This record gives sequence, structure tokens and C-alpha cells, in this order.
Amino acid sequence: MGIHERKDREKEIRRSQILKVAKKLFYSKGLNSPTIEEIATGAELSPGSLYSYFKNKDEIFATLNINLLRFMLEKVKKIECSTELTPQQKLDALSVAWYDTYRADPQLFLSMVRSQASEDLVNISDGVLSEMKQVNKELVTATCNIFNEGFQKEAFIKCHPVALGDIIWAIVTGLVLWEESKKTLDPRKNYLKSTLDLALEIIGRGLIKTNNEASPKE
Amino acid sequence: MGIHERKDREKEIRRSQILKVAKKLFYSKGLNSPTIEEIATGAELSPGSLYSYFKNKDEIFATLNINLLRFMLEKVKKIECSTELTPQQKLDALSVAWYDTYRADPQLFLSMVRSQASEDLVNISDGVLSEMKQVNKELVTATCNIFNEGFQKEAFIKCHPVALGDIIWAIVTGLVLWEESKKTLDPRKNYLKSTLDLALEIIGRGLIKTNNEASPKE
Amino acid sequence: MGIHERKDREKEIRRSQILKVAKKLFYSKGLNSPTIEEIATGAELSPGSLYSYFKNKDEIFATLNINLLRFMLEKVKKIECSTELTPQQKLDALSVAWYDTYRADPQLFLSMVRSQASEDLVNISDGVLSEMKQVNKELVTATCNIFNEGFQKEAFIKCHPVALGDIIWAIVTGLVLWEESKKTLDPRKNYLKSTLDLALEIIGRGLIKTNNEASPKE
Amino acid sequence: MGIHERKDREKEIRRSQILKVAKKLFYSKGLNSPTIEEIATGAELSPGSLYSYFKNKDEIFATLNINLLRFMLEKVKKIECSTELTPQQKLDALSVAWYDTYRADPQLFLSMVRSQASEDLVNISDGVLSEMKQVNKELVTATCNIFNEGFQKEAFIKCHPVALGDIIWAIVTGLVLWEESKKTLDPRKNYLKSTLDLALEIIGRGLIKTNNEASPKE
DNA sequence: TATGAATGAGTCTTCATTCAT
DNA sequence: GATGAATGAAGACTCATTCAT
Repeated sequence: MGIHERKDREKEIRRSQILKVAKKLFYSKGLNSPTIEEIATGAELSPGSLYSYFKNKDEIFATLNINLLRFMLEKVKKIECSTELTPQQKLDALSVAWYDTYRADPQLFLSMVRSQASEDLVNISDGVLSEMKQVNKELVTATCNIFNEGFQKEAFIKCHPVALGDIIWAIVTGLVLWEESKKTLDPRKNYLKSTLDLALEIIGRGLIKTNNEASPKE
Repeated sequence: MGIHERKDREKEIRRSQILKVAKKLFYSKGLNSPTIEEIATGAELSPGSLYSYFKNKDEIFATLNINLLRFMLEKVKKIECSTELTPQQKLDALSVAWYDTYRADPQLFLSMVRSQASEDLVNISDGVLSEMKQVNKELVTATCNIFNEGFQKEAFIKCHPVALGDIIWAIVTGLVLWEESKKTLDPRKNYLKSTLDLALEIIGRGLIKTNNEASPKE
Repeated sequence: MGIHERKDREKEIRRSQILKVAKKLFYSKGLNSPTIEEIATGAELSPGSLYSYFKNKDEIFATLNINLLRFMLEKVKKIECSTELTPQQKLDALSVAWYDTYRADPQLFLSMVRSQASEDLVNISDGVLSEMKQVNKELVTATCNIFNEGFQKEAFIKCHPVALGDIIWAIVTGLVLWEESKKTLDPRKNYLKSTLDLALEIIGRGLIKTNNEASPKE
Repeated sequence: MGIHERKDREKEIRRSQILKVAKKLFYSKGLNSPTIEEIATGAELSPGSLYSYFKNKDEIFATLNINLLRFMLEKVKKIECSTELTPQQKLDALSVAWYDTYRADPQLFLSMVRSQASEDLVNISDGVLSEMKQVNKELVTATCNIFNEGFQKEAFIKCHPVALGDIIWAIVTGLVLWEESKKTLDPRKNYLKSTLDLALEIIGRGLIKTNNEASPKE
């Protein structure tokens, strides 16, 4: 430990600072992502300096995405590990976790969802790309575990846990996009929360084993 | 009949050609929409000529969106008017309709979903904007009617029909985006259809009135 | 007389129509000269057809300029030929003539003045250019004659008539430009007429031979 | 002293360089102002770099105008403050000042006059616009003061000082434009100086109070 | 001659990225 | 490492002019 460590630490601090600013700007600028210069100014750095910390602009946003995914991952893991909740309650908690993540930074969430299927990943370095894959994988795993518990306890009808996770994820992202879209046509309304609650309620009902199904022969 | 009609027809053909090219390019370019020059080249026209057919770039994509919405609208209306299907079957048919629409042009579907929440609508002319609103509205109405029938026949638990429609829409779009995204990370798999089926099965189960609920007083 | 004459006549009518429209548009569009398409639409012609009547856009406006100069020329000639007016009254009438010409089409007047020293004349055909020179020359001549009469009658102090004409012309155009400029900074005021009157009053006083000067020794 | 000052100085030098090039090009291009690329090339910069120094193209030319107005303002103020000159001499000096300003940079003078009435001011930033208004105002004030002195000393006939200033300004600009225009038709002659002298002589005579007027009651 | 669709060079402006200091 | 001026490739859009019909 010494100069080297300090330097590393300082570097990490700067990186965080840049990400923090980028996140804030991303939020305040809506769809048009902030320029490098804006981020640099906000981070009290020069444009050129950003390139010491990130390979390019895309990588900054890829990193933001990863962080958001990590934020989610943590919440999901907590649910996964909880011993007090019933499978049904865990399902509800999962939906809340997604919604909280959205609330944490709606614009970023939106852009993350939107850029998921894009080719922007081409320009980012391998390290960042594999990190993203890793977090994604962990997220899927943790979610699956929650569902699997439900299946084992015979609380839920049996289905593929990954598919089930995908569905939850799809509902959240789909609704966010859709409500955002409706806001463009009529900015006064925002039914995201209530619609999301309804969706999860229906999904919950659909998953629960009824008596008939649970023990049809009895 | 004569020159005038032929000219009109040719103009319409060109318009279609431009839209066709734009459709293809929009997707293949990911988040960054194709340039005017790319579209022009693809349509075998000069950049300037595009502006005889569309007010600006945004309007090209708004038109694509409208067309896709119309395609969906037709399918949904058919379901709405059908007298042979039970509410539950109509729900299934609705999901199939969305999926068909996606299949009809996955690229466009995706890009439409992606651009839903964008601010691109600012630059398009009033006519196109109101047309988009109109189609949207009709789509919502038709979908609501299907659900309302289910409520009236006491096949479904009671909930807000618009919210319900949003949920279906969200699941479809969300899954499309998500599966697309997963393809980026691992191009071999495509579970869209099966996951969508599962989602609708669960939703369907969640909506059905059970005996208990149907007649609690007995 | 026959087809040929009729064709010629019709051609001339179209030309006038184009010029009429161009003039109107030039006025209503302010500094940004109208586009060929706007003129064509106004003249109920196609853009391409304009090129049967004028070599190019510049020539249309050069022709407008010439017409405006002709309009002035006529007025000046009338003053020149009048036998009832004193030299001093002719001077006043001259100023009124310029102002009337300005009022006839302020935007065109402005643009004419502004383009006087420009290189736009490069693109116009020789015929139009020489016509412009001709009208210009006649205008100078007529103006000079008026002044010369004043000199001969010993009403005015002796000076170069062309220079005197230039001065009058300069005052009118200079004031028009300047007042226009001031309108940009403060659109409420318009002192053009009163300032022009004052200018001519002063010039008139400056030109008149006083008794002392006229016959100091007597 | 130090890097900062040097940088500032260099920045200022570049700005001047850009302005210098723009000045030259503005005139040589006639009515059509030079393109950003031309200015950039002339200033040995890239097009993009210009935007570090000026908000946009219009602002470059607005700045040129301001500089020229400042140049004039200084001269006029010197005349205004002089205690040795009679009103009549100040009037002569004023005309010389205008002419000197024209001589200092005929191209720019011309283009400024030409663009005076333009709508280019729309795009410039508030700071530059208010600066322009300020200089303009000071120029008018200083000129008025000169005339007012003449009125008070009963050297001049009474008239509105602003109008009088406008007239002088109009004569100078009008003559510059006009002589320039005549050069286009016949490049050999240049009577600007002599005509201007004549104009001012006449104006001077027209302004002077004669004995009759000075003491009509005698 | 008339048409008007097509052209395509020309314009301003933006901005991610580089590199000399 | 930091800087920030400079870059220059795009990009959207305009419009005078041409030319096949």
C-alpha cells in the first residue's frame, strides 16, 4: 500500500464522480443523452480527461446500466434470502423491487430498457461487456431461485422459472415504456404504479395453485 | 383515369418504397435511426427527394408506427366483433394478434416500441400526430370492449379495462425487447413464443373468476 | 399578325404575371427572397416553366429592379418637362418622387438598394444588364436636366449636376436603409417621411443662391 | 502573467483573426454572406472551431458591425468634446469622421450598411444585441450633442438633432452604396470623396442661419 | 411549351474524440 | 495525468435548376 493504492483509490473516486454526473444529466436531459462536454463540466474535469476513465461515451452508459442492474440484483438477493416471506409475498416483493429500481432513475431505466436490444454494445470493451453479462446472469439466477422455492412449496403452478422471471421483467419494462409513451400523447396521466399493481395481482392469482389443481384427486 | 391517376399511383409506390427501406434500416441500425441519406440510397432516390414525400425524418418513422398500429387494430377489431369466442378465447386470440403483429415485422415492431416514449413527435405535422392519436385510441377502445365483455359475462374478475389492455401490451412489447436483448448476449436462443404463451396462460388463470369468487354468498 | 404575335403576346402576359407575383412575394417575405417554387405556385405555373421566361432567379429580380427604376424614371421625366414649377419646386417634387417610389414597394426598393453594389449581376443575361444600364443612364440624365435648369436660372449655386443627383439619391436610399435598421432595434418608430422632408429642406436651403452670393457686388 | 494570460491572449488573437477574415470575405462575396467553411479556411481553422469563438454565423457579423460602430463612436466623441471648433467646423469634422470610417474598411462599411436592415439579429445572443444597441445609442447621443451645440450657439437653424444625425449618416452610407454601385457598371470612376464634400457643403449652407433669419425683426 | 419530380451541391451546426502542451 | 482547443466527419434540410414525359 502506498502511492499506487492511493492513485487507484483516487481513480475510482473520479470514475464514480463521472458516473454520478452522467446519471444526473441523463435524467435531466431526457432522451437526448448528455454530451461528453456536459458530463466533463459537471464532473469538474476536462472532456479529454474522461477518456482516462472510460474508453468512450458508450462505456459510460454501459457502466451506468450495470450499476442499475446491480442495484436491482441486491434487492432481489435480499428477497431470495428472506426466510419470513411466503412465495406469494416474495412475488409481490419482486414487483416492488423492480418498481423501486425504476423510481431510482426513471430516465436511466428507460434508456437501459431501450438500449437492451441495440447494437451500442459493439463499442464497449470486453471487460465491461462480460461484467454486464455476469450481473444479468446473477439476476436471472436469483429470480429463478425465488420462483423455484414457490414451486417446491407447491405454492405456484409449475412453470419454467427463467420464463417466469422474463415475464415479470417484461411486464415492468413494457409498462414503463408504454406509460411513458402515453404521457407523450397526454402528459397529465400516470397510471404506472396502479397498473403495475394490477398486473402483479393478476399474475399472482394466475400462479397460485387452487385447491382443485393442488389436489384434484382428493 | 389517365396521367393523373398513374402519377398518384407512382407517388404512392415511392412513398411505400421509402417506408419499406426506412423500416428495414431503422432496425438494423439499432438505437441510432438511419440517416436520410441511407434511406434515400436504399430507396434509390436523392436525399432531397424524400422531402417531397415526408415533411421530415421524424414523420417517416411516425408513419411507420401508424401503419403498424393499423395492422394491429384490424386484428383486434376482428376479435372484438367475433361472436363465437368466449372471453377467455378472445384473450388468447388477443395475445396471438400481438404476436402476429410482431412476427409481421419484428424489426419495426421493436423500433416502434423503442421509440414509443421518444420526443420525436414534436416535429411531425399535426395531421400525422392526430392520426396516430386516433389509431391509438381506437386500439384501446377495441381492446377494452373485449375485456368489458368478459366482465359482463362474469368470466373475468373485475378490473379497469384500459389497465388490462396496457398490461397485455406491456407483456408483449416487454418480452420482445427482452428476448431481443438476450439474443445479443447469446444469439442461439429464442424463447419468445413459449414465454409469451406462458405469460398469457398465467394472466388468463389470474383473470378467471373461481367458483369461490363467483358466488361468495352461497 | 397571327399565331406568332399571339404567342408573343401571351408570353409577355406570363412574364408580367410572374413578375407581379414575385414582387408581391418579395414584399411579404421580407429579406428572404421567395423561392422559385413559391413564385411558380403564385403564378400558377410549374417551377420548370419559369425558366422559359427568365434565364434564372436573379434575372427575375433584376427585371423587377428595372421596372422600379422605370417607375421612377417616368416620374422624374414628368418633373423635368414641367414648365410650371420653379427649380426649387422641382427639387421638392424630385424628393417626393423618390419617396413615392419607395412607398410603391418598400421591400423591393430596399433590396434594390442593397443589391446595387453586389455581384448578383454576374448571372443575368447581357440584354437585361444593358437594359438596366440604359434606364440608369436615363434617370441620371433626366435628374441632371432638372438641376441644370436650376443653375441656368441662377436659382441654385453652381455644382456638378450628376453629383447633385447622386446626393439626392443617396439621401433617399441612405435614409430608407437607416430607418429600416432602426426599426429592427425599436419597431415602434418610423420617422422616414419627416426626416426625408427635413433633409430636402436643408438641401434646398443650401442650394439656393442668397442675394449676397447671387450678386454680391451689385 | 502565466499560462492563463497567454491562453486568453491567443484566444483573443484567434477571434480577431476570424473577424478579419470574415470582414474581407463578407464584402468580396457580395450579398451572399460567406459560408462558415470559407471563413474557417481563411482563418486556418476547422469549421467546428469557429463555434468556440462565436455562437453562430450571425454573431460573427454582428460583432463586426459593433467594432465598426465603436471605431466611429470614438471619432465622433472626439469631435463632440473639442472646444476649439465652431459648430460649422464640427459638422465638417463629422463628415470627415464618417468618411474616414468608410476608408478604414470600405468592404466592412458597405456590408454593415447593407445588412443594417436585416433580420439577422434574431439569432444573436442577448449580450451582443444589447451591446449593439448601446453603441448605437451612444453614437446617436454624441452626434446630437454636436448639433445641439450648434443650435444653442444659434449657428444652425433649429431642427431635430436626431433627424439631422440620421441625414448625415444617410448621406454617407447612401453615397457609399451608390458609388459602389456605379463602379459595377463602370469601374473607372470614383467620385465618392468629391460628392461627399459637395453634399456636406450644401448641407452646411442649408443649416447656417442667414442674417435675415437670425434677426428678422430688424 | 408545360410539367413537376428528381436532383445534389451547399449550408449551418453538433459533438465524440484526439493530441500538443 | 490533466487540459481544452482543435478537429472533421456527420447530419438534416433547402432550393435553384434540369429533364424526361
